[in-house]
Amino acid sequence: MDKTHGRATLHDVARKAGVSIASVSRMVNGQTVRPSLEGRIQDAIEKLNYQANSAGRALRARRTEQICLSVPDISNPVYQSITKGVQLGLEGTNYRMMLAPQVSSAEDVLRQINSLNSNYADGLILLSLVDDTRIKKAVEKLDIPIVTIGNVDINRETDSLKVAPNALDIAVEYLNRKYGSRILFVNGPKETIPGKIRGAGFERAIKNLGIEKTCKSVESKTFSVEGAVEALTSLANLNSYKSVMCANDVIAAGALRYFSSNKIRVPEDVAVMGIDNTDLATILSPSLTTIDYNAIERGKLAAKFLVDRIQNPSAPVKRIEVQPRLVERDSA
Amino acid sequence: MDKTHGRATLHDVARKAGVSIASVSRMVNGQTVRPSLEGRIQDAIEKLNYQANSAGRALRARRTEQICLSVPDISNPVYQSITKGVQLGLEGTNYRMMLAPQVSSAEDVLRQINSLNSNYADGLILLSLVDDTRIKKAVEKLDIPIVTIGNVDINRETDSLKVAPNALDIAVEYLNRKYGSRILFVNGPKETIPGKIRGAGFERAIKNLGIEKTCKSVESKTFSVEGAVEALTSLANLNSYKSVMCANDVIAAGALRYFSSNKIRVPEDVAVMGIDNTDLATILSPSLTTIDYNAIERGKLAAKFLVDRIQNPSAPVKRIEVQPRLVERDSA
DNA sequence: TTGTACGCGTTATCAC
DNA sequence: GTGATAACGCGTACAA
Repeated sequence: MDKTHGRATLHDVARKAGVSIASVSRMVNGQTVRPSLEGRIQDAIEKLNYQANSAGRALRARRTEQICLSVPDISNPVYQSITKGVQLGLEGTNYRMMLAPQVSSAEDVLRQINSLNSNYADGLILLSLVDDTRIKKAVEKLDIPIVTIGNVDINRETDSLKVAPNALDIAVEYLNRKYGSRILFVNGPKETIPGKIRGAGFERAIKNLGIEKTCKSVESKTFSVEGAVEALTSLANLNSYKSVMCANDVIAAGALRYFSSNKIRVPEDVAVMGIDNTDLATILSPSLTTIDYNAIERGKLAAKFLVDRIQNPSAPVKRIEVQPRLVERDSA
Repeated sequence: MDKTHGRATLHDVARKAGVSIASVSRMVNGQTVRPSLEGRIQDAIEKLNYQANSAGRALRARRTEQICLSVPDISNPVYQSITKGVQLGLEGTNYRMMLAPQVSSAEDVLRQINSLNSNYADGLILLSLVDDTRIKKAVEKLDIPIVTIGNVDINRETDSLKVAPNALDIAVEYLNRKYGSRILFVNGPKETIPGKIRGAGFERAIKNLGIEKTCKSVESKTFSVEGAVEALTSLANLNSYKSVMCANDVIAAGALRYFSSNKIRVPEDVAVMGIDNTDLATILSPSLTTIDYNAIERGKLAAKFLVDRIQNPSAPVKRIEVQPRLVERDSA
């Protein structure tokens, strides 16, 4: 390092190599430089251990090479998978990932989105549990590209990865065929987007099969093991159901836990099924029959879509609908 | 917005409020401004929806207000807890969190650390599985503060959160007392730092109790469910052990899965114990007896230490040793 | 207390 | 193809 204060800059490299900063910059950014200079510059860069300062670059180029990922709750394995997918999708690009703080209330999400107006990220991958007009408005005003995952509807031409709505048709058809028409659905909170969508999916599925009368929905207060246990505990005639369909794998884990501690055998006495096919599915005993939405792949795609969009803002909007896939294991 | 291109700047606000940019800047940064100006500036800020551009601020102030968290594998629930803890620790500060890409090889970690030389983060929270001199060298040369979590030893005065080495003493003493001296230890890969430490901890613990002859260690190739299952499968006289001590909860989950699919009852036939007290511990059936190292709290503390260090580089170095705590549940 | 002016490190334009 | 130079948006030293 040349200077006493901090790291080497373009100027330091240029001075050492005896060229102008413009040439060094070009070299660093992969433009053509006369071969005779190339070696000297390369030398200087290595000697000084030069690395472009990201603030300087971001200020000038209006590009931070960062994207922001906002997930509701990193405790839920499906969001871990998506996070991992995003990381994988960013591999080979020079984009870094900011993980937005976990927030629950609409106000927090709002503040988070608005903070992006300070331009610390070039794009946003948004998964929101809450459905709030203020959030939609804020998102629409954001002047960076957005990719939404899940059924987040905003009035803006946005690349999106939705999940096809027929997961519960597949699941209910399977359970009905294998265990009969007494199916209990344990939903998550109905005020969340997945709660709404999956709740409606279940109602539609049992109506299509004409088995509304023998089925029932209960609601877990949260998408958590404890919530599910509580919901099942407070249920009167639980033992009359032959199968329990859960709104996600975490709730299914709660169901398994409840049945295990009440000496009820799965799937002999009651079958249990989840949604998401998270890591939990193979960790639990019995292993979980579930519906796969390929979370890692969705994360990967979201990252790729976002980077593409940043680099080519006028490309046609991509809307992918991910197809659900039944994964049969031991619990149902 | 005043300008056609992008967002409002200090200049726009200053012009609208009829003051100098210096006054606006001071106002934004919480310095005193004449009350008569205050209102006008505040007005202009709101009207233009001004938010300081982070690149400009970072370049000038030599401070990005970002920290970087490097964890080996977000699939492991203990790292999720730490991640969550870091997020919580950052609450109320204005620091954002970068989540470094998941890397396994020493080369990847090295590149990751070196990339911090481009100054996109003000500090680093480092958890590394691998123990490599090049990594240590790179970390030591880094000119931003570092907080290490776990037994990462670097030759640099660094705030650190280690875990006290007596977890395995507690665990082995407990298992020996409750289930006798036939204890099997399922370690993770010995070339990892936790593998080394926990392996040595087990050896020391059984030696202290004088039960080396009746105990045994096996190694899982990875810290994963599958690795543990494989390690147990290839073991000859597994049924002669009365308890299985696992190097972490994920390996314990693998043990439970192995025993469950082989109709071996836990804890009646064999007791199983983990380390970390992750979310898994209460999700699994039977619920997992384990050693708690308070991962969330460690994450929180690491974040706080790092922010403190950034703001006060010359403060005395903090080295915390977290005490293990036995959490008794159903598996042992 | 306020305003002017400089420079943080980079990219990009423009003459050469 | 190269080099001088002008921004990018901000914080702050300095002068008023």
